[in-house]
Amino acid sequence: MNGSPNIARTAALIGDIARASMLSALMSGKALTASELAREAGVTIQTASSHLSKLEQGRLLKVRKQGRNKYFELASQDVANVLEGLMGLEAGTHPLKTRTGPSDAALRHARVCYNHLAGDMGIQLYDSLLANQYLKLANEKLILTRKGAQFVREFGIDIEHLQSAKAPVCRECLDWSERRSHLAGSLGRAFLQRFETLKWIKREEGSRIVKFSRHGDDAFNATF
Amino acid sequence: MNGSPNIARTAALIGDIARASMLSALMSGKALTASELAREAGVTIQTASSHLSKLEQGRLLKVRKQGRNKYFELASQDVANVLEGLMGLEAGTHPLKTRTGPSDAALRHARVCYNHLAGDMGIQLYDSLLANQYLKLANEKLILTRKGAQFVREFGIDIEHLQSAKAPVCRECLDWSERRSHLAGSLGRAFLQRFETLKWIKREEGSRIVKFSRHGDDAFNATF
DNA sequence: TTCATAGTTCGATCATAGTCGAACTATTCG
DNA sequence: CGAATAGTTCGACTATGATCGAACTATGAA
Repeated sequence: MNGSPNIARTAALIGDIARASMLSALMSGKALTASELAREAGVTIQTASSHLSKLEQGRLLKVRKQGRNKYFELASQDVANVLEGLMGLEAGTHPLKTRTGPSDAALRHARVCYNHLAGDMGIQLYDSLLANQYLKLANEKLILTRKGAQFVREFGIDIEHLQSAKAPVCRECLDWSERRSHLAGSLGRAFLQRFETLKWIKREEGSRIVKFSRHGDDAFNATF
Repeated sequence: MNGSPNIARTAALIGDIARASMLSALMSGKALTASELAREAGVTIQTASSHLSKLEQGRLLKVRKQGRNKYFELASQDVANVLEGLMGLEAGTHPLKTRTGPSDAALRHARVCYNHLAGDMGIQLYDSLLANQYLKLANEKLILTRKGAQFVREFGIDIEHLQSAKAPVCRECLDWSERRSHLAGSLGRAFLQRFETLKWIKREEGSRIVKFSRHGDDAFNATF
């Protein structure tokens, strides 16, 4: 009965359909405005405003003000993890219902998790980096090897810039669809951005689905 | 807006104070009866009954009927993980409030997480097993080495019995207080039980706190 | 300044669901 | 067979909070 009221507060915050829709939308990693989130959740702007201030107060969201717009995003990777965990519970619950539609299959194949690549392709990336000893698991920490740093640099990612920031470069993230780890952290984010710039992938508007172009798919498989 | 209603349903289930109290109590890993859980949550038995059936329906709890008693426990390690995640969010949110009392310090030192040891001592155990190469991280899977199996057997755990069951023997679990991994899975559970039989530890009634005896503390530190 | 758009605040309405008392079933123990 | 204990179901009460309309502030554009 110790920390229970606290977890109830947070869970109740997630436990509203409108707010859950907003949080789900933000799992794409993109920062969205209040109006966009209102539309996403299917409520009026006033209602959304109320929800968003609660989510911010509950430290689930982080806000950035830009002119007359207010951009919301998930407060941290930890928040994203909890949300993924909840999705995982639901997925594990109904083993029959898991493959409901094509969008579900697409999500399992490749999707955005907060700000990095998840799904089958995310796991392939992660496994390949480990197999090539670009990443190494030391204790329970994931670290980028020297060989890995060079590879990443040649792949077109400004690794020194990432390393100079205080945020962790490599981090594991558990996949709800595969129950395997994939790469998060600022490097995970950088890979996703790089794939986008290279036009290997295209992100569906308003969803977490990541679509590989024909060329991108070939190149990805050749590289990782 | 895809899986959002689902996560809202689950989160709302956790988001009630009475139910959160029950779930927290069950984080001790012990199976509790409906009346015990009612007392824990501070509601009448009728109310508890209603909550418990909802939690069961929502697949957060698993029920075992024994005579005229009904024993409830968390449905899976995944459920425990989500709950730990939620606690972690709360803990990370108020960095000032983290060290509220002595019970909090005790929880950080050694506690039960679902059915295995967590907190500082849990991490010490995990690290030691890795350092001695009793455990090994291969890809993202945790495996027990041959050397490790022998050690575990000599420590008084029937490892063959664990391995014959279908449940995973070794598993990682993330600590909310330390943000480090510790050992879960059936081996984690077996260690906890073994410590109890050896009288190294004693579990406080109705809480997650694990108390090491003077002898137990010495022995633990000598062994791990 | 005037207009348009983004977001907030307030107030009223309404539905959901948490709560308990009372009456029920089910199991165990003499 | 009762008597006692564990848990469930039902119904009524109530409080919380989600919702929207209307009126507000704030930023940007013309």
